[in-house]
Amino acid sequence: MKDWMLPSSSPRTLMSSFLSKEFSSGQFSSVFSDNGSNRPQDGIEKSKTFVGSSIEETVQDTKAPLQLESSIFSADKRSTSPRCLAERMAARAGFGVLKIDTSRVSSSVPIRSPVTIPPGVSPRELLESPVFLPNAIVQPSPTTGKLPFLMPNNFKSMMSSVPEKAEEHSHDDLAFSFQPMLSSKPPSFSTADKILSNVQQNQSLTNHGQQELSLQANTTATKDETEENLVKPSTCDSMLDNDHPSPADEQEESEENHNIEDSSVALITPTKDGYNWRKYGQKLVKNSEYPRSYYRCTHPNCPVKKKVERSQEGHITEIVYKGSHNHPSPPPNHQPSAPLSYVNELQANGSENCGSNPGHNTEILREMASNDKFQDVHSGVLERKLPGSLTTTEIADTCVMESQEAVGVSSTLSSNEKDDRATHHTIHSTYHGDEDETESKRSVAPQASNLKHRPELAQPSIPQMSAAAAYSSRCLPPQLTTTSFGMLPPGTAIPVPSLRTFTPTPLPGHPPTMQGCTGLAVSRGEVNPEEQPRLQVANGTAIAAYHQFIGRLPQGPQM
DNA sequence: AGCCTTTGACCAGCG
DNA sequence: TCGCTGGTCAAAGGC
Repeated sequence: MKDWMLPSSSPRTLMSSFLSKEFSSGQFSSVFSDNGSNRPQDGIEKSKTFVGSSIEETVQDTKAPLQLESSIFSADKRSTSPRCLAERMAARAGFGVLKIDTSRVSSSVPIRSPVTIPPGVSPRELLESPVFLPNAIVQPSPTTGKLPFLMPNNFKSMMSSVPEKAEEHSHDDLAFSFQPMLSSKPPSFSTADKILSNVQQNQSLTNHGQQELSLQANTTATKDETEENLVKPSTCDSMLDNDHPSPADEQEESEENHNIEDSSVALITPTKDGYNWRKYGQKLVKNSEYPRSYYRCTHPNCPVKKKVERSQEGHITEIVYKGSHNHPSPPPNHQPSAPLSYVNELQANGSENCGSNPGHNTEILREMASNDKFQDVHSGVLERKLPGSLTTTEIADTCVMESQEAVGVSSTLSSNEKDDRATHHTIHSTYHGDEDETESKRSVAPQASNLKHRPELAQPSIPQMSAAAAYSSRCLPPQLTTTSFGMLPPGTAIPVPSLRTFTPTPLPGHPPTMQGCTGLAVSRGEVNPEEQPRLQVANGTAIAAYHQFIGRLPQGPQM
C-alpha cells in the first residue's frame, strides 16, 4: 500500500501522471490487445482485475494543450517510486496498465474560455440552458444524490437528438451527443452549480485533467461462489468500490461527499452497487496497513461477501468480492429513478442483462450479474468515494457518478494477481484525497466532448457532459459516467482508437449498443487520438475500461 | 424492534 | 504440535 499511497502525491497528481504517460503512450491498447487474449482468469476459478493509478508515472505530455496545475498535478512528486505501479499491477494482475494522459487536461495553460458569457448571464444559466442539456439529463445519483449522468435512450437516437445548440457546438465532430432528459423530474443542477461556482472561484482547477481509467474484468464463466472480485482504488480515494456501500460506506460517502462539497468539489459517490451489506468483521491483516472489513450481503442465503480495506482517511484501498449474488439487487430506496428513457431503452433493446429497475443503473449491473452474464461484475464496478477527490467513480463503489468516478484517476486493467488467485476479479484503485480537484475537472468535462472542434467552447471552466457519459450510459450504474459495451463474446476486441472511434466492435448478433453489457468502458480525460487502445474480452469476461472524458474531446465515439 | 457496527474471541488452514 | 494468519462468530452497543 505504500506504493499506492505516496504521502506527497496527491491523487490527482498520481492520476494525471499515470494517465499522461501510460495512456498516451498507447499502453492502453497494449493492455487490451496484448493481454486480452491471455486473460489469466480464463478457466480459473478466481480472477482479479486491478484498476489502479500509476502513482509513479511522472511523464507528462508537454504537448498537451492543457497543463495540469503544476502545484497539484506535479508528476514529479511520484517519480520516487522505484517501480511503476502500473507495472506492478500488471504483473500482479496479468493485465497491462491502462493509462490516460491527463496532462492534456489542465488549467495551468491559459485557455480562453470556449464560451463567451454575455454580461449578466451567469454560468449557471448557461449550464441550465439547452446548450448544456447534457447536464439536464443529469440527475442526482440514485444512491448518493450526486450528479449522475443519464443514459441516452438510444445511442443513435441520442446522436440524432442532440440539442440544437449542442449540435452547433458539436458539428460533425461530435461523436457524442446529448439527449434531453426525459425524466419527469426536473434536472438537478445542484452539482453543476456547485461545480460551476467552484469553477468560477477557481478556474485554474477546473480543467485539471481528471481522468480515470477503470478496467473491469468479469469472469462469467466462473460463477463459483468462491469467485472474488477485487477492487482496488488507486489514485482516487475510492474510486471503485463496485458494491453498494454498506451503511458505513454510505456514511463515509456522505462524509466524503460533504467534504468534497466543502471543498467545492462535489460529486463523488462510490461504492454503491445496489446491494445491502452487513459488516461482520474487521481485522488488521498482516502486510496491510489498513484494517480489512468484512461484509456480507444481507440478502438471505446470499453467499456474497466482500472485503474492503480502507485507509485511515477512509479511502478504499482494496475491495475484494467473493461469490455471486443469487438474488436480484434490492429495489432502490431513496434513489431517484433513472431516466425512464434509459430504462425503457434497455428493456426495449431486450437487454437481457440489463435490469429493469429504473431506479438504479447499478441494478442493471446486478441484474446482469444475476443472469450469469454479469456475475461478479457488479463487483467489478468501480466506485469511489474520495473525500477530496474528483467529482464524479468511482472509477471507483466504487462509482461516483460522473463526478464520482472520474476523479482523477489512472487505472490499470489487469486480470491476474501475481498470486494464484487468478480467478478473482480484482480492481485496485486507490483514492487519495483531493477529489475535489478532480471534481472540479469533472464538472468541466461534460460538454467538452461536444466542443471538440470548437476550441473556444472547450473551456474547462464550464461544466460539460463528458462524451463518455453520453456514449456510455447504457448499462452503467448511474454513478459511473462511463462508456459501456454490450455483451461481448470472449476474445472480442474493442478498438478504441480515439474518442471518435471509441466504439465496441460490432459483433454478430450484438448491435453496437450497450445492451447486455457485461463490461464497462469508461475513460476520463482527453484521449489521444493517436492511440488505439483496445478492450479485450476474454473468456466470457467482459473487461471494462473506464474512460472519463474530461476536457477537450477529440471526437465522440462512432457507433 | 430491527438492523447495523464494533470488537474480542474463536476457528481453520498452513508451514 | 505449535504458532501465525485470515476469516468468521457473536455479544454488546448504537442508531
